[in-house]
Amino acid sequence: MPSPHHPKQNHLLAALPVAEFDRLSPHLELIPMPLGEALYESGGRLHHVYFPTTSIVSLLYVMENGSSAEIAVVGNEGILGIALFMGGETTPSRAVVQSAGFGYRLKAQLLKEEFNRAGPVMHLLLRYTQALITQMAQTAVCNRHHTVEQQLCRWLLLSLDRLDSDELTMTQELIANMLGVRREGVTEAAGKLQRAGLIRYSRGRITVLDRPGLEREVCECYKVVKKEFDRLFADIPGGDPFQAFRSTVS
Amino acid sequence: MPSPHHPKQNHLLAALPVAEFDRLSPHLELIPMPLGEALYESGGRLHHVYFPTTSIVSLLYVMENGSSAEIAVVGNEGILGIALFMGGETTPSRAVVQSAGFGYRLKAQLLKEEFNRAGPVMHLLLRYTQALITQMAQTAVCNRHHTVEQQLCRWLLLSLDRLDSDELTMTQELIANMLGVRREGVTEAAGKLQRAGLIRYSRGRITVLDRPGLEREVCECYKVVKKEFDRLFADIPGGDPFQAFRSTVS
DNA sequence: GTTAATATGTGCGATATCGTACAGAGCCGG
DNA sequence: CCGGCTCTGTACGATATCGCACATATTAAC
Repeated sequence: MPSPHHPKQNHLLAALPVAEFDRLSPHLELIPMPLGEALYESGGRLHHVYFPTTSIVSLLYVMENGSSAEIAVVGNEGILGIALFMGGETTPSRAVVQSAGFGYRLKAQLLKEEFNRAGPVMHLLLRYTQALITQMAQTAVCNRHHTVEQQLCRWLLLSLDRLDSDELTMTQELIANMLGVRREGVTEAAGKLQRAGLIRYSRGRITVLDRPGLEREVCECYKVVKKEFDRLFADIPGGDPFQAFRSTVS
Repeated sequence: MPSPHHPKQNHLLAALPVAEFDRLSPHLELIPMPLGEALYESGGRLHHVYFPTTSIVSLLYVMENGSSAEIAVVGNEGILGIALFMGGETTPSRAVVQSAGFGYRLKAQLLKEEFNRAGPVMHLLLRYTQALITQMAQTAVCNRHHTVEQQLCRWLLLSLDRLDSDELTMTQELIANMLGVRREGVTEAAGKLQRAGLIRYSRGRITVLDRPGLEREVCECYKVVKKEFDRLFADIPGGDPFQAFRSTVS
């Protein structure tokens, strides 16, 4: 019986051609990613890149006064540490585990060497980065124009898409930090969604009861991001890493 | 007497090694960039990339209901059309000329070929993209946490850094569209800045009177973005494209 | 110089979110 | 079973921004 963990649970790794995957896989290191762990601190050097499989990580910008805002979510569809190959070595963002689970990590130097072959790995990573950029941009728009409730819907759906579950372990306090709003604001929005029968929650455990209903409530931001991920990864050699991701909404 | 226009007015082009610059420069086409022109429409194909020299271009996301928000500003420090080499071919954003001027354009195919050499051009473009990502992320944070007045300061400074002038031609209505706020909100914020003696404006002409004063008012978002640009381009071979940019604030 | 068009200023009620304070509710350990 | 902790619910005034209406000012056009 195989291990319950496999690198190909990460869609980027799964999308690699055989040669590239075989070159990298001996160096992939399975690691637990506990809730709240910071993979990168703002301005710190990147020693590894991370490929989440069963965890979700938030990219956060933290401000001088301590308040913060999430700029993107990365789960089993992606990679953490893009600044490494983009040329920055560091980033001004923090990366914090938002939903505990596992992932694989790879030494920075190895990924860089692979990237510099300018082959399929490079192109896949750049394409992923393009999708991530879309997510960040849409986050900016959503922050500007949409209500807390709409943003909560977006956040729930984005997170669910990156797990294979209809349940999240996440207190309202943490969600508030991610969205950059007050905890009470989340309580209120979540209460509305619960009364509408879309979700159920208690003490840090959120269950989605009616996903189509959530998708009716959510602002367009979610769909724009999802469509862009679909579009960019539809023709990946080795299969479509976003098959599940695409199944629910047109 | 030389032409008043030269590709090296664009800092990215100026930062290219001689061989690369000489290879590209015969294909650079000087073009006027009039106010309001859309270089790219959301979802459209990219036929050229653009290197602004004396113009400023905004990357906008436009929503279904027509309201919009600026994601980033690109001027003589950058390039428009990064989706081309990131692998997307198109982007979900619009690119609109925000301050009329000139720039150079290059056929998409030529840039792609140059990028695929995986040499200095590629690394420079990726590094620029990394800086742009920072700008977008910080925009998201600023939208979430800062007042219209602070955002106006940030926007003015970012725009000024991309021109060689202390004057902008830009109505409050347009600024409001960029920031994704009401025109009246801009009127109010601009009025405050004017009464404080930091700027002067009338009918679409904004003059900065006290730049250090503006830099005292602005939120940290401006400085984070500026520092990141500085950091990423400090050691560019062929000179520092952000010399002027760095001169004022620590 | 009169008119039109555009840009800016101001006022006001509606709304969303904030900041703060505190009350209940579920869970755990002793 | 009880005390303590964490999570969630609720209330209320303060504030920022919105949406709208309309007044004024500046420039352009004929």
